[in-house]
Amino acid sequence: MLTLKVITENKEEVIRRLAKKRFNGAEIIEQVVELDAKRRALQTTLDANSAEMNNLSKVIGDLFKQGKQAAAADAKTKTAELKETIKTLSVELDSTEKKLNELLVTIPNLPHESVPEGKGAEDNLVERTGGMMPNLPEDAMPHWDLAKKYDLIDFEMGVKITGAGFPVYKGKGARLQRALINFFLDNAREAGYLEVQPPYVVNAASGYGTGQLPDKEDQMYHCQIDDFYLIPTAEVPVTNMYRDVILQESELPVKNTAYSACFRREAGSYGKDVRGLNRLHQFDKVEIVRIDTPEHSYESLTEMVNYVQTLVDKLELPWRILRLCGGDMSFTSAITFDFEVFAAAQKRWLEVSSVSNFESYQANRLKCRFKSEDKKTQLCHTLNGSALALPRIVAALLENNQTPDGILIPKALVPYTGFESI
RNA sequence: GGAGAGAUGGCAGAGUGGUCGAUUGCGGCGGUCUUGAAAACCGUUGUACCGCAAGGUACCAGGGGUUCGAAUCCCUUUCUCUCCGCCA
Repeated sequence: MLTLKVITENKEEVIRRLAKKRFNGAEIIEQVVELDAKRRALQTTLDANSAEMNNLSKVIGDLFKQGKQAAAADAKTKTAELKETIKTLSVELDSTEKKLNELLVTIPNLPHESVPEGKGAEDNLVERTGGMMPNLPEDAMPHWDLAKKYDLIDFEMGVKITGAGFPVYKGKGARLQRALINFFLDNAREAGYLEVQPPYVVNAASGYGTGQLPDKEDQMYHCQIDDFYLIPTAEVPVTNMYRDVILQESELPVKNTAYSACFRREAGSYGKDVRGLNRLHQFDKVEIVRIDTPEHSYESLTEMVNYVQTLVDKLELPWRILRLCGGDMSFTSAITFDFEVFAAAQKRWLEVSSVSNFESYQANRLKCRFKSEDKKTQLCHTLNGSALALPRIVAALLENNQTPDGILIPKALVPYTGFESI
C-alpha cells in the first residue's frame, strides 16, 4: 500500500497519477487525509492521558510505600476517570486506524511516469521484438494436437484425477518440463540469483504481505482446515521471507530465484484462452525476485528485463516486450513489462513473463526495510518477474518447431532434455 | 494425535507486581593503545507512533482480563522443544 506520507504530502499529484490507472482517487484520498488528521489528534491526547496515568500510578506506589494509605486511596479515585478516558480514546484510535488501513489497501500503486496512458491490452506499447518467425505450412498443428500425436500431455487424464486445467505430462513431455525448469534455474544462478526452494502453501499473513489477500482471495486455492493457501506464484513465499525484516544496505540488491508449481483458480476464464496449455490451474514457473534500494531499483528492473530476454533468445522463440499501459497494469505494480512469445500454429502471442517494479508499495505492507549507510531505516523496493512460466513456452516450442520429422528441441535445451527432437 | 515444558532486544540468557524498555554476556558500531592487527580498556548499540522541539506514548509470541500500576498474576490463540504414537 501507499505510505501515508506520500498521500498526505502530495495529495493532488497522487490523484492525478492514480487517474492513469483509471482509478478515481479524489474522494478516497480526501477521506484518508481526514482520517489521518483524526488519528494524529487522537494519538496526541491519548499519549497525554497515558502519561498522566503513569505519573499518578507512580505517586500512588510511593504513597503506599510511605504508609500514607488515606492519601493513596484518595489518589486512586482520580485514576478511574482517567482510565475510562484512555479506554475510550484507544478504542477510537484503533477503529480509526482500522478504517484508515481498510481505505489504504483499496488504493492501487502509483504508476511510474513512463507508463503509457491506456484502457486495456490494446493500448500496451511494443517496446522491442526479437527472434525469428517460423514459416509453418497452413496445416500446422496447434500444440494440443501435437501433444496428443506424440503422447506428451494427457489433458483427459488430468480431468479424471483432478479436473480441467491439471494436465498429466508424459514421457518426453514430462522430461521437457524437467529440462526447462533446470535450464531456467541454472541460467538464473549464473546471473547471480540465489536459488531457494519455498513452501507451496502459505499462511494468511503471507497472503496479505504480497497483496493476494484480501482482494484476490477467490483466485487462490484455500485449505480451510488449516487456513493455508496454495501459492499462485513463488513470488508469495519468496517475497515473504523478507516480511518484517530490516536489511543492511550492503546486502542489497537481494537476488533470489525459485522454481515452484503455481496454483490458480482462474475463476471466470473461458473459451480459446483456456485451450490446451494456454491457461491452467496448476503450472510450473521459475521466478526471480529482487529487493533493492529506491535509488537502484530501476537499474535492477532493466537488468531483469534484459535477463529474461536472454532466455527467450536462447530458446530461439519469436518474442516481443510490451510496456503495459496504466489500464492493463496490476493493482500493486508501478511499472510492468510483459514478455510474449508467438505460437505460430495458433497464430497468437502468448504471455510468458511479467516483470514488475513495485517500488515501496509491497514493501510497505511487508514492512521490508533497510538501514542505509547513514543509519536511516527506510522502505525497500521490491521487484519480480517470471523467468519463465513453462506452459506457454512449451506451447510455442511445440508449435513453432514442428517438422514432418518431429519436433526439434532448441540447441541450448538439448543438454537438459537429453534428446534433440520429439 | 496424547503428555509435559517453554516463547524476553541481532544471538545467548536474567528478570515472578512499582525503582524494568528491561541485568549480563556475545555480536555490531565508535574510540584509546599499536607500524598494522589481535588482546585489553572506554563509550555506544531495538522498532513504531505523536510532537517544531524539549519530550511523550506503545511494544517482553498474538488477543483478552485482574490491578492505581503487569515482562511478571489469570484466561485464550498460535508457535517451538522433549517424550510417546504414526510415518516419507
